[in-house]
Amino acid sequence: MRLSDAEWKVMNVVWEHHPAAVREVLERLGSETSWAYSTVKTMLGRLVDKGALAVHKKGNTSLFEPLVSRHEARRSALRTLAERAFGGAFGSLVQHLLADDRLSAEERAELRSMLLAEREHLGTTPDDPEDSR
Amino acid sequence: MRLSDAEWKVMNVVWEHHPAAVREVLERLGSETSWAYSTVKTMLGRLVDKGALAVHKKGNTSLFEPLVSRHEARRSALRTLAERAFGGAFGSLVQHLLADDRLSAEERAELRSMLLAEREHLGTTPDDPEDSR
DNA sequence: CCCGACATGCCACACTTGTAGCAGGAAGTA
DNA sequence: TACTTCCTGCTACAAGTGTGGCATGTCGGG
Repeated sequence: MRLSDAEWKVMNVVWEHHPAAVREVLERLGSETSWAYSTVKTMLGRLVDKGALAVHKKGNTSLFEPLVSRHEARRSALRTLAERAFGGAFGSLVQHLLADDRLSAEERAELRSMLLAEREHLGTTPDDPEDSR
Repeated sequence: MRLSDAEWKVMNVVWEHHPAAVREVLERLGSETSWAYSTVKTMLGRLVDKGALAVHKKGNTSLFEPLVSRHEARRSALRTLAERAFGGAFGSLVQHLLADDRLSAEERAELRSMLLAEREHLGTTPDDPEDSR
C-alpha cells in the first residue's frame, strides 16, 4: 500500500475518527490544508480505489473507513524508505536517527529501555495504542 | 531535496562511485533495473536539474557527481516520513521499528550499545563511513 | 579518410499526484 | 411547493514520474 503525501493526510484523519464523511474529513483536516471540498472528495475516492478505504452509503452520503491499519501503512512506508534510502538496512536507518540528533533525550531514554527490556521478555512488545486500525 | 524512487536508485550508484558517466551508472545499476540507456540519461539529467548532481564534461561525455550528500538526502527522507506517517515523532518511528521485529538481533545489539555509549561521550557520535557525500 | 560505436540533446507519452470545478439529485426549510 | 444546501458523479488539468526513442555529433581504429 503506497500512500502519497496528500493521501497520508486524509488517512491520518480517517484513522483517528471513522467512519467519516467527506465534510467531516475536510473539517478535521482543519488548518493543515486549505483544500476545497472536492479535493478531499477526490482523495477519498482514490483511496477507495486503491483499497485503503471502504465506503458505504448512509442515506445519500458516503461514509469512509480504513481497510488498512495505520500500523500496516507505517510498516510499509518504513520498509520502502529503508529499502531505497538505506539499502534495506533498518539498523542503519535507526543508527542514522540516533547519530543525527533527531531524538530528544527522553526519546533516547525510552528507546534504551525498550531495547533493554527486550532481553528479558521477547515478543512481549506491546502495540502502540495510537496504532489504531 | 525530494528524490523519487527511481532517483534514489541512480543517486545510490553515484554516491558510491563518482564521478560517473551515464554508461557507468547504467552498468553499476546492474540487475537492479533493466533500464534503457536513455532512461538513465533522463534520470541523471533531471537530478542535475533539481540540483542533486553536478555535471561537467570531459571530452564529449558528461560526468556526474553528487551535490547533496547521501547523509543529507537520508536525513530529509527520514524527516518527511516521520512527519507524514508518524506525526513528526521520530521516537514513535523508531519504536515502531523496534516493536515490529524489523531488526535482526545483531542490529538490536548494536543499537543498544550505541545508545549506551551515548551516555558517556555525548556528541562524539561518529559518522557512518557509508554516509559518503 | 571513413565507419561503427558511443555520446548527447530533444522529444514523447502514459500514469500518478495535487487541486478543483460543474451539473444534477436529495433533503431540509420556509 | 419553491428555495437553499449539501451530496454525489464526472471531468479537468498542470506538474511530476517512469520509461524510452530518434537524430545527430564525435572519436578511435582500420
